[in-house]
Amino acid sequence: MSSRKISESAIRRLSFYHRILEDIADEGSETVSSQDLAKRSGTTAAQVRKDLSHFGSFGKRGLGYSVEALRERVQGILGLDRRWKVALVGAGRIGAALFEYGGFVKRGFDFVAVLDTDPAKLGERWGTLLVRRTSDLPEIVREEAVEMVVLAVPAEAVAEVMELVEKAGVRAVLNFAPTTLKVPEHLMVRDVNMVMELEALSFSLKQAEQPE
Amino acid sequence: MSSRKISESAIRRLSFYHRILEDIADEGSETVSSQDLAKRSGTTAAQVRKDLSHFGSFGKRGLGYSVEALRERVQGILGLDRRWKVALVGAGRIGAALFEYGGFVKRGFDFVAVLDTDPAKLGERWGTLLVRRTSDLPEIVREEAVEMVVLAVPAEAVAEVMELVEKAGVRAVLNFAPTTLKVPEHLMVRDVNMVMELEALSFSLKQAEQPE
DNA sequence: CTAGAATTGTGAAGGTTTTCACAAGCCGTT
DNA sequence: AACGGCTTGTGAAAACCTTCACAATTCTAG
Repeated sequence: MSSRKISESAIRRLSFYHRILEDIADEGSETVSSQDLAKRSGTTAAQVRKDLSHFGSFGKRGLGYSVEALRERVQGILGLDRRWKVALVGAGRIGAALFEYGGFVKRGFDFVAVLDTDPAKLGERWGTLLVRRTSDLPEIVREEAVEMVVLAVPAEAVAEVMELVEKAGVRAVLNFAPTTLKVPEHLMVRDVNMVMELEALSFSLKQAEQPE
Repeated sequence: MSSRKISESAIRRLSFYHRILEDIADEGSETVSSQDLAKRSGTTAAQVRKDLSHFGSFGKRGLGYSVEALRERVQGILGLDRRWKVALVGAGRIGAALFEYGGFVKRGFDFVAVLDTDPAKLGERWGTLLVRRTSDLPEIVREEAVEMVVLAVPAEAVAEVMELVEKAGVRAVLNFAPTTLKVPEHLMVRDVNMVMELEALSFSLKQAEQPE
């Protein structure tokens, strides 16, 4: 068992294990070995055991792990044993796709507000929510106990929204804008940059073509 | 200058530098130092220089880098000095959002086909394209010289599409489905997993709450 | 032409993450 | 109760990545 120093990649893998454990549970297995988990997640058995060992000792030697017990443990580690309240800022195409994509709700993330600056969009009904003014973010965060913000606005609007986010005291942001901005210390920002992923593929294809 | 062993994170940073260099060019500067690039990309000057040094020696001591020359070099390194032909598989919400999002086209990625399995969608007009059958992927890849596939289908459809991708001989896939599958050696797959990002935020928030 | 300020490119040091390898533990069988 | 097969948890080693630190180079000013 160890202290606070879990790497980025380890968290990613834990999230992956969590998903796999759900699949395995659905398939009806009661136990799983680090080997099995490794095969399904494309890593090694030693890696799986090391990742888990940072949080405790959940397996039985000779036997493996109880699928259900491990799933619960990992869920707890990731903070997914509760629901999170999320505000969506940006009611454009990407915002709409995210909102209607069921995946977030299924994993415990509920949209409790949708915000935009476009006056034409204000008051639009999205599911049970009405689109509200981005500038009202601080109040909305207070009223709805918002804990995370999903940012789906154009790059040029990001700076402005980030100020509101800070004023509102939100600590976690998932940013979909391809922006360059650097953020305050205490704010946790993660960027989803789809273009960057394509660029990485481009790089790899190019490398493969010209092996020299 | 060095051989083939560029890390994931280095590629990410190169992509970031590329974007920043465009910004700097727009601002009219002629030269830039590793220090400047570092500040804007949230890394260190030494890191910037080390990243670039894997591909050659592009700067002038005492002076820095020529913005335009460096931008072109990085563009070339990333394989972005050309356009790429991309097929979109999955004409649902996420597919639509990706298709209409201008960011890809702006960076050199052109959608040359849209595919879906839903008969109701076949023949729909998307921009200048008609939605075609997913099962025709191999022909379409040949006809349109497709080089990358963007996968925006439900998790349960992924395996099937991946088989077609392999049959078609496409080597690069950007996958938006939250799926577990591991892929053949020669196929380059990158996953964009938005839920995983939220889960990482959840983990960090939880850690922050219970510092012990 | 020299001195000084700036900045690169890069070996070496330092740090972090992954892999290895094995003792310790569990279970079923005889 | 002892054996053999299997699997965990974990130090130690290896691999990988980042930071440091400095010689080498360029430019400007005097």
